Amino acid sequence: MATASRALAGYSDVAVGTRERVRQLAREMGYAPNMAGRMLVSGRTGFVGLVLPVRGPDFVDSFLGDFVTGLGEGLVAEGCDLFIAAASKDQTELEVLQHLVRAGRADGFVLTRIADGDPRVRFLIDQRVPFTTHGRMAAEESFSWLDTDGAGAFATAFRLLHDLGHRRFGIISIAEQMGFRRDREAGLRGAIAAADDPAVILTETHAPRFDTAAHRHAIRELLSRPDRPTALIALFDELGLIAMQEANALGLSVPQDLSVIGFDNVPAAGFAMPGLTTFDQATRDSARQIAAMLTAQIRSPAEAPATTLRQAVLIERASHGPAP
Amino acid sequence: MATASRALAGYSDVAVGTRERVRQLAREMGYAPNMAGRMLVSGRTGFVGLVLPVRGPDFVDSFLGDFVTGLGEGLVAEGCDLFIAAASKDQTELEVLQHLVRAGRADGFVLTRIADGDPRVRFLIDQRVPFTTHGRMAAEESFSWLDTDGAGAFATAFRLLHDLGHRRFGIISIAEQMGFRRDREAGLRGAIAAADDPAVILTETHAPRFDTAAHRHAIRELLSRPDRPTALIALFDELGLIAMQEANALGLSVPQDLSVIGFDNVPAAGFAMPGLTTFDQATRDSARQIAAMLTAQIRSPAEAPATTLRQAVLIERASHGPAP
DNA sequence: CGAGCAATCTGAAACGTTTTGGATTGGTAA
DNA sequence: TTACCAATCCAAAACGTTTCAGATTGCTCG
Repeated sequence: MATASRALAGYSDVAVGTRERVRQLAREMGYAPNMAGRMLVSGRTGFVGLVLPVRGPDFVDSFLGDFVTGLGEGLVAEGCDLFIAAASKDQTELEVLQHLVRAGRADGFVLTRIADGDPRVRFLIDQRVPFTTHGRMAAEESFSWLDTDGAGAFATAFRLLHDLGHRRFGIISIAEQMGFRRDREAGLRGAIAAADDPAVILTETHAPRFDTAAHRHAIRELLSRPDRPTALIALFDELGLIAMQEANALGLSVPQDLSVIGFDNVPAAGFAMPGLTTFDQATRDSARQIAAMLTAQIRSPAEAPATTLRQAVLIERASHGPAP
Repeated sequence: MATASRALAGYSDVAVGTRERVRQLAREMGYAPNMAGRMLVSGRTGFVGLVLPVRGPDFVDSFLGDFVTGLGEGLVAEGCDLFIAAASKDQTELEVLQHLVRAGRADGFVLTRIADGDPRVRFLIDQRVPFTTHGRMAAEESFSWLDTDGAGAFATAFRLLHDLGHRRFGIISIAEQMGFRRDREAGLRGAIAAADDPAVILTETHAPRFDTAAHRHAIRELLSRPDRPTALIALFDELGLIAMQEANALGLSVPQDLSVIGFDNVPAAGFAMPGLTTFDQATRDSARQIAAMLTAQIRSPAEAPATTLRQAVLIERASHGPAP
């Protein structure tokens, strides 16, 4: 038994002939090592866990499909599998995570949509469980994360529009203190400051993230002002698409009367009329990289946690143009 | 040890006082039974497996996110977790599945996007592993599936358009023999036959599923004919959205010159201008139900496999209207 | 010729549960 | 007094692997 185990694992202290004989037989018999037995003795599960964010009943997430696909692809290359847990009604994501860690169900975790001071990060650091997050936190000790440079993207968006003559800007944002919000807004403000143009005005709307009606209302109000912005930057595509619809409803045409730029490059951005100019963050590829970062960490826990900042790429479609 | 195990499991042959004492202590210590140990002895993993369909590098799947979310929600209610495996470059989905079954990594599987004669179904039936599919197969022995009534939906679409005076129809379809294609096309043909109207003409295009350029070409060709259809029914929303773009490029306005109806109700359908009339199949809720069907099967393998046919609901937006 | 070594193999322990088949205790009926 | 029973509790086996610490063999060297 021991020899067979070592033969399959490729150890060097088993003769070549024996190894081949064992492997051949294993193939013939369709043998695959039982997961549970292996887990028990090795302490490794071969799983990486992802706790699904809890969400409203009809919130559609174009992000998750790509992300899961990328993770799966990245992990299979490392011989891991992905394991997904949802939080039930009366559980927070933190509670689910705690249970999973205690039950030893995964070797490491992927965290998405983290907010500043996210308790999940604290918990995993304390437990010394490997993890990698998608997104950063403000002023926190070091851990492994991958993020898209939202600040850079929004700065780019501002410069693009400013060069086209726009001076009155609006940002459609959310009320929640998410890391990506802070990042992108800071990028925009930094770029405005750097332009050093006293004519530039920035108006903001901040409706609750998943409250579409509130966003519509805020946008409509914004676009109805006499000094309405000529350029709108949306925190993410859905808000930009809503803005285009509201502009349309108010008789404004995009991009002649109003320029709109989004972020994410969801499929709908390409199908909208006009196509929404936005930034692509290559979610699937990011997820693949997160998988690699996490498995590296699982393999050698001593190493300093790696971090990655990726550039989003501008997708120029037809929703922006010269200031009216 | 034995008593503690039985106390936590709620067996009756442990005194009430003891049980409470054990449970209290377990809570205090943050004890959660180790998965591997439990798996090994019980033979149950507590996992349900989903093998990700292999896909082209930039194919975006609005379906997967919803589906995974629904599965997760449904499974957590049953005390299961979801486990996702991707196929690597040189593996088929069948091979991945075989490996997972042999390694005993899951108690049951969910299969999506099954084609007629799908070998995965055959394999799982032979191995007597519980599974539930999303979608049906033609003429196959009984197994557990959930499907949306595409035939009914396409019949509804035809009647809707026929009542609006349309006579020249086009269906934008794919080349692959998928179950949903057969189903929806049959529904359309059945409805045409039932209408018994000699004036009705149906033209078809069948480009490879993921070849967007080919679809565009076929649609453009179809819409350039002198006797072009006045109503287009797309096998799924992406094709409908592409059709609207092509119509626009040819100077046809939707819905005045051309009506378009899709299927799936992807987010982009709502953001398109005009909004795409389509059918919603409540993917997330379907996935929840699949989770319930599968766990029921895992619990009592002897029962006859359950099947569910769900009705898609028509979402009337602005892409259809009276025949020109 | 014995010691030492390399190459190869193997028995047994260990991992953390659940389950099985008693063991123990105290009480009750014959 | 003995036998039996119900209510509890517990020791040990079992699950399928990996790893540790030898064991065995055949060879080389002094």
